[in-house]
Amino acid sequence: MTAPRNTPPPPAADLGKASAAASQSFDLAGFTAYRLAVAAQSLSEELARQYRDRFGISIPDWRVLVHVSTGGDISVRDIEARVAMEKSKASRAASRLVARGLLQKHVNDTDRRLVRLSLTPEGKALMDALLPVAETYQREIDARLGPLKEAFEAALDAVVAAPETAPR
Amino acid sequence: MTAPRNTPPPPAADLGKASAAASQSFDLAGFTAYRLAVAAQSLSEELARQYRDRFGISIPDWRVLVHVSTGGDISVRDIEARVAMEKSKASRAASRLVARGLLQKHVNDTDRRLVRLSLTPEGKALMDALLPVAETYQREIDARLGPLKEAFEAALDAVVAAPETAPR
DNA sequence: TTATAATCGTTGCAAATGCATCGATGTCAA
DNA sequence: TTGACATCGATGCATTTGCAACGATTATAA
Repeated sequence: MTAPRNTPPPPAADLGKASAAASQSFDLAGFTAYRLAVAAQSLSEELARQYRDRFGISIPDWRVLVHVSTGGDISVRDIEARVAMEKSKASRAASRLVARGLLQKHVNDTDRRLVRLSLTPEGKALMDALLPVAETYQREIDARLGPLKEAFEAALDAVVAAPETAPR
Repeated sequence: MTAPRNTPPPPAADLGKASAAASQSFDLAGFTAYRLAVAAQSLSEELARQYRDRFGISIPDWRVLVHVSTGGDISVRDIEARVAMEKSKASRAASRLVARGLLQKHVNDTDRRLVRLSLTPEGKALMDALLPVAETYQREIDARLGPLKEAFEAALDAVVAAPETAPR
């Protein structure tokens, strides 16, 4: 694996000229959505590997846990709203965590359609083990970013901001 | 276990002494991996929706198409190497595109393990329709970023660059 | 009130995904 | 040349995902 054979020289003797017009000019490396997706996957996988190997939880599990641990009583809908996370995904993650004894579900008495998610003592203990890992990882990222961090955060905000959010 | 009717409130009448220790202090909004993932998903979905609704292709399809259209003869392995894309994912995307008549597969005569992917005329025509959409979208992103773009690109490079991730 | 619509969380289902593995092919050392 | 090992692309399989329902509950209007 040490010698990943590089891209073979493009002979393209026969089918080269076929290339059309626009099909040539696009550079994926300069495509921000693509670069962002690759970077996000890279970072998420680094952390997910640790969470999975050491604690047996997935990224959706982790997101639900963090939301619940920081937000107190939270509904599935709250998670859906705050994260870019499908409600069925959030629902299933919550159910998994309940099955593992890390989370509890209660009915919201004010609105009985809602659930109230909260950590069990086991869930709290897991978070106490998990959070230092996340914090260490965040420091690692900060080190990689260095002085670029501030601009990076601002750029993330800018890029997500809806385009035609009606400038009103 | 089809009946998820679980009303599992064990004893534990109520949460009792709720608040724990570290479980409180973590702020997901300041977690770069998370913010990056949300931003990436947001951007990808914006574009994916257009590609899906207007052309019926998915993000993996799109990535394969772009690689093939810009790189000439490309193997599945090339795609896997250049993108953060599982080889089975790339393989299946390529097969889908072949089935739709957008791509062709040939055997590489130099190394018969490799395939050579190339666009069919229909594939080229599709790319000619697709690329302007991508380019317009990129300009939209550039507009959102404004002067932050340069730092953003640098930050993406910095954040992905593995520090000294012991190649295992 | 009663009827209608909206919202919440769950789930059925098909498609997509990741992983391990396979057969075919290629490489390299002895 | 031979035999052991590596690599490529495809695929079987179990899990995950997204979407569209659904039942239960609440909100709104007549």
